[in-house]
Amino acid sequence: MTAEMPINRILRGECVEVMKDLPDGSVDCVFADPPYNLQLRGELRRPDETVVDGVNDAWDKFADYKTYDDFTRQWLSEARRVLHKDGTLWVIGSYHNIFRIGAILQDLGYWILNDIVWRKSNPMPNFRGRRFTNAHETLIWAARSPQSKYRFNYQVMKALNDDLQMRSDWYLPLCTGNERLRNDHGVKLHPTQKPESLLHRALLAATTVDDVVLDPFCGTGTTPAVAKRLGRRYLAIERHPDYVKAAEQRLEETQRLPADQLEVTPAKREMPRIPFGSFVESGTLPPGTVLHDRQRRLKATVAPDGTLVSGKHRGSIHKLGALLTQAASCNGWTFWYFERDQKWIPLDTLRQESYALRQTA
Amino acid sequence: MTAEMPINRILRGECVEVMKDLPDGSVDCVFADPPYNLQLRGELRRPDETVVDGVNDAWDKFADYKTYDDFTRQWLSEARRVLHKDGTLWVIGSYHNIFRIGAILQDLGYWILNDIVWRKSNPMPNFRGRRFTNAHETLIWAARSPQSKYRFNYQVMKALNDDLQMRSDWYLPLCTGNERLRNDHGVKLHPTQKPESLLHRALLAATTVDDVVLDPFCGTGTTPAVAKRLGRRYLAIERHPDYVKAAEQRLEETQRLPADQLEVTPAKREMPRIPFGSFVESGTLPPGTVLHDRQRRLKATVAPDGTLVSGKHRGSIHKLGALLTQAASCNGWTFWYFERDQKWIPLDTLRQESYALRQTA
DNA sequence: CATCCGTGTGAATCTCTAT
DNA sequence: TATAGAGATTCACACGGAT
Repeated sequence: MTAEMPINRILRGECVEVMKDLPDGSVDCVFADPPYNLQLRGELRRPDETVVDGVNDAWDKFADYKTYDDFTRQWLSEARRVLHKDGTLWVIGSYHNIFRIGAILQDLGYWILNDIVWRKSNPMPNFRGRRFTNAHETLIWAARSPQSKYRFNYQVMKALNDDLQMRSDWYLPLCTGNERLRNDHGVKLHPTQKPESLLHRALLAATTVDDVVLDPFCGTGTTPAVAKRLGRRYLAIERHPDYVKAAEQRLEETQRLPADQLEVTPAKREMPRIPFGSFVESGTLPPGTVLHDRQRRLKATVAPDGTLVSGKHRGSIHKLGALLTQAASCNGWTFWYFERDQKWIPLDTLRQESYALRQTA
Repeated sequence: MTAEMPINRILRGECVEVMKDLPDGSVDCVFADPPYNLQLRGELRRPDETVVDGVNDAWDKFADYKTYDDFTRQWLSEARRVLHKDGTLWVIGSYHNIFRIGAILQDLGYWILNDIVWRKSNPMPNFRGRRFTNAHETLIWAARSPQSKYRFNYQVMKALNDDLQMRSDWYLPLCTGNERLRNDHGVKLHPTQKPESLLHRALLAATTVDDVVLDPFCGTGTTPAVAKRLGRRYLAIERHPDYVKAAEQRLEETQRLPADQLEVTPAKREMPRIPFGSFVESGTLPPGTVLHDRQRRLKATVAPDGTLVSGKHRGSIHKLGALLTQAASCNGWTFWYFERDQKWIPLDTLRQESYALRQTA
C-alpha cells in the first residue's frame, strides 16, 4: 500500500488489487454490490413465450462455493483494512450469496449492526409457479469491529420515515425507466443497476457530508453518483472499461446538491393491501367459519388457504361472491358477513380494524 | 439409527441424539427454530446458554463462532439424513445466526429455494436509537438436494394472497395476547414463541395432509400444534422438561380440523390426466370438428385418433398449437376453442366439466 | 389534454412423467 | 439414464400510440 489517496475518482482494475494501493483506515464507508454467483441453468421463458434476459455475464460465474468464498474473503479483508476504525460496510446480495458473505464477514471481525431487506415493489414474478416470488434482496450493514463508534443518523432516518423509527425493511422500486442507463439502441448497459433511492437511504443513514465512500464493484456508478449528489466524497473501482466510461459520464452529469437541500427527501407511505387469507392464518376467521351475504340467503365456508367453499364451488371472496350472484364482479370485503358477538359484520370491518392497528403499532 | 419411527409425539432430549434414532428419509418436512447465539455486548452465549468470558477477545469470538458452527452442522446433518429425498427444511433466525446457518446448509448439500422475510407488524423499537428497528426475521426454505422434487402448493399460496403469487416477504404479527403461553403469574413461558400464523403459512405451502413434520427445537409446541390442526403428522424434540409439558398440554387442547375443512385449492399438476382423445371417443368432439385459436386466425380439424390436422400439419393439440405459432411449447387445452351453442369455448372447459362430474359421481 | 390499451421487462438458482 | 411429450405458468410499472 502507499500513502497516496486518490479521491472522487473511478479506478479501473480488480478491486482486491486496487484496494491494496489505498492507505489503512482511509475510508469512512464501503458500499459493495459483489457478484451474486447465481448459478442459472437453462433458458427461462415467460408464459407468453418470451425469453427472460437473465444475468449471464462471465463476472458472475464461479467454479464452486470455495472459489466464491475465497474471492469474498479477499475483498472483505482488504475493505476492512482500508476502512476507518469507526467505519461501516454495506453489502447487498440475494439468498445465493448473502449467507456466505455474512458468515465470512463475521469471521473477519466485522460486527453486524442490521440486516436490511430491500422489498421490491415490482419484482419479476415466478413464472413457473414453483417457488415464492423472489421479491427482496438483503443488505448487511456492519461496523469494522464491535468497538467501532459508528455513525448512524437516527434523526435523519426518522424524519425520512414520517417521524417513525426507520425499520429494517425498505420498500423501494427497481431501477427502471429513465433512471436505467441504456445504449443508443435502448439496451440496458448493466444487468443489475441498483436504484439510486437505495443508495440514498444507505448513505444518508451511515455517512455525513465530506465522508469518503468506497464502492469496490462500481458498475455504472450508482454509488459514486449518489455520494456526489449528497456531498460525500467517493472512490470507486470497476474492472470493465465500458462500465468505467458510463460511470464517468454519469458523474459529470451529476451535481452536488446545494447545502440547504442536502437532507430533504419526501417519503411515500404505502397503504398496505391486506389479503383475506391473513385473517385465516391469524385465527380471526379459522377454517370452517361460516359466512353469509347481507340478506343471509347465501352461505360459504372458509378454507385453510383463504378460499371460500359453497357447495361444489370454490374461490376467493370476490370470485365466489360474483359466481353465486352471477355478477361480473363482486367486492367480497363488503359482500360477505361473519358473526361476532351475535352480530353479523362485513369482512371489511376486519380490514378497517387492521389498518387502524398498523397505524398505531 | 433404528427402524422404529415414533409419530405424533414430543420426544424429550438433545435433538442431535434423538434424531440419530430416527430412520433415514422418514420425514417430509423439517421446521427448525434453533438457538440464536445472541451476542449482546459484554455477554456472549454458547448454544447451551452458558456465558463465554472475554467477549472482546478476537480468539474467544472465533472460538464461539466455531462452537456454534459445529453445533449447527451436527443438527443440520442429522436433519438431512432423516429427511425424505424430496423433503424440504425451514429454518428461522436473525442476523446473529442466519448467515452461518445458510452457509452451512449450502455446504451440506441442501438447495435453497427461497429466503423468506417475516416482517413483524409490531416489532420492538430500538430504544437507544443506534440502529434501524430490527423489524424482521429471516427464514430459509431449502430442499434436501438440487434434485429433490419438492412440494410447493402454488395455488394454495396464491389463494391465500388474494389470487396474487405469494411473495418472499410475509407481514405477520408477533405472538402476543391469548396465543402466548403464560404461567399462573402471567409470565410468558418461552422467550421466543413463534406465532401460529407463521407456521400455518409455511406448512400449508410445503406439506400436504398426513405428511410428517419434524421440529428439532420444539419449545412450547407451535409447530406440532399447527401441524396437528392442519391434519399433518408431527414429531417434535425438546430438551427442557417444562417446555415438553407445556407443549403436550397444548397439543391435547388442539384439534385436527374436520376433513372437509382441510381441503384447499387443488393443484392442476396433481389432477388426473384426461386425454384429449377421450372427448373424441365419447362423441363430444366427433372427428371433423373444427377448432380455432382465440383470435380465430388459425383453424384445425379433429381426427379420429385425437390428433389435429391443419393443412399438411398433424399433431397433438399441444404440438400443433406450438407448430402453428412457432412457439417452443403450447398448452393445447387453453389454446384451442370449439363451438357450442354459438359460443366459442376453450377445450379446457370440457376438462373442468369432466372433473366436476367425477366429484359428484 | 386526459385516458385507455398494447407492449416490454426486471439479479431467476423456475416441470414432470412415461418410456 | 437420456429423451420425448404433455402441459402449467406472470406482477408492477413505464412507455408510446391510439382514442
